[in-house]
Amino acid sequence: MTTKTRDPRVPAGYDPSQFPAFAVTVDMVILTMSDNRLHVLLVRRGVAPFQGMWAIPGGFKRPTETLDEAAKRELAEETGVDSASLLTQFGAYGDPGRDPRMNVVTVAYLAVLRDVGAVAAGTDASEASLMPVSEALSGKVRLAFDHARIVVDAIERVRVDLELTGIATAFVGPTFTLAELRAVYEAVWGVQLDSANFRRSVVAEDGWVIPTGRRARPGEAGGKPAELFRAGRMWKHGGPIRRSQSSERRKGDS
Amino acid sequence: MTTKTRDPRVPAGYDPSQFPAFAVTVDMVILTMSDNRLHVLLVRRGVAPFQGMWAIPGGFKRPTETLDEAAKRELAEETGVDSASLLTQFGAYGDPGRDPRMNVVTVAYLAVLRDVGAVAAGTDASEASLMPVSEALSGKVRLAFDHARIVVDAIERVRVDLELTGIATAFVGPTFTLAELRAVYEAVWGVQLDSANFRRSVVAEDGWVIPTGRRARPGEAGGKPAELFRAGRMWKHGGPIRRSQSSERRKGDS
DNA sequence: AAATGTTTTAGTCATCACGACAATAACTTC
DNA sequence: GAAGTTATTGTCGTGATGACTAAAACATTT
Repeated sequence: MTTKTRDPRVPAGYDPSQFPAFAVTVDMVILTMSDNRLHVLLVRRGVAPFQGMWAIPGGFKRPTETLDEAAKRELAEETGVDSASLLTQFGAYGDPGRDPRMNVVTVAYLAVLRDVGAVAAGTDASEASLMPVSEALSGKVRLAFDHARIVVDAIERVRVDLELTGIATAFVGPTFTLAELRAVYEAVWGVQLDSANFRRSVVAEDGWVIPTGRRARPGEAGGKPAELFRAGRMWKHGGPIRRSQSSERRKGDS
Repeated sequence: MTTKTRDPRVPAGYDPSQFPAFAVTVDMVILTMSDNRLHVLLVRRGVAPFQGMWAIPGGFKRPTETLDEAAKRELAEETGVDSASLLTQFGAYGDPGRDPRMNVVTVAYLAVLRDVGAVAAGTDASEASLMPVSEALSGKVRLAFDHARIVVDAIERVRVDLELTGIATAFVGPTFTLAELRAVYEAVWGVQLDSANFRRSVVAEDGWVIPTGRRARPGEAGGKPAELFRAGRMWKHGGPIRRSQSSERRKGDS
């Protein structure tokens, strides 16, 4: 912070109107896995500006709460989710024209969810929907405000966090197979990983995943039933899976 | 952003006074290497609150500029440095009590400098000084506002960026020896790296450092004159040096 | 000039992480 | 029971990396 050290204005009681006033909001990029693809939660705006366009959920920060608390409160209000730890602040946006009505600075948060069902019905939003990020960013739909840029930054952030933290297990349920966990990496990074090597790396890291005795039901096409794991205590520094730019062919190559 | 979709208030022209007003500032954590140790630039506050305490430089955002522009402007005003690319936003802070006068949300930036001389004299600050981060954070000095927390977060950020980006060369001059570059890693990570292995890794990565033909003068204690390099085009994804938590003994061990 | 010390630079070696791939196990459906 | 599909185990070769040794190129001292 904050006030320039030179400025010998009113020493004790400032007049806040002397400084440019901003509205401060928190916006959340809520990511989840659905149909083995990365989805983002969007709401349709019911009022001007950008009426009828898709936007990411958010709301105003209150003076009595911290930014993290505001994000947590808004997340609970709009999606009914009460998860504390998976909220990550990743950027602030304050371009002059980003809100045509007034000066607004928004602080953007990234949330990773697993339960898709609980998301659909928000308390406010006139319409809420999960949209694949590839579709949300491919120019076909235009997001309100600068939300397209915010979503892009969130994707980049989750890509890095996937390598550095234990955020991967937040995408899947409390119990999961390694194929489900691998699908998270593949979808977020857009690569294809060898299932055998993936298992080796994940299991080798001590305390990452803990095997429960049970096995999952095979999928549509049959196959050997997969072992069920639950998330262990998270990482120390760097998760078990590293992004490799050279080999390990890109998803889509044949 | 931003306004809740439910709220059918004034559709076209809002009344900004309906929403809590905040002051928005940008604060900069300016890091540099001096005497082979990581230093942070601090200014002494001349006015209340926290009068006489050390703080990181910063200032108010103007409604007509972006956050990045505000940071760049403040950096130029307070230090005379006009470097564009090395400014990284790393966090926003808006705890209710962080400024006793009013509601202030600050956006924190990280700047890495090499030229120590140009920093010392700011245009405003009554007193500016470089302080080792170990000293600034070890409880001996108390920083104003929540600046201690901000500096801690900045250090953590630069630790990660050192592994993921080409920020290392920003600490050293336009031409440098590998020992100087290695000192950056050692100071920021608090480790000790083998000079031979360091050279091998850095040189192996193509385009990272470019050898100029010249050699540096040996230091105080003599020794073989080191080769002078200049920074190449930066990374693709991930720099040449990786942080290892296990081996490669910690600095200070013997 | 020779000896000693210091730092840089080159080279060797062993270990380990990891990608590629083969083979087996355990289910499904037909 | 046969065929298909997925999970899981195992092997192999390569490349990255830490530890270490040695030579090269300077300064200072004797």
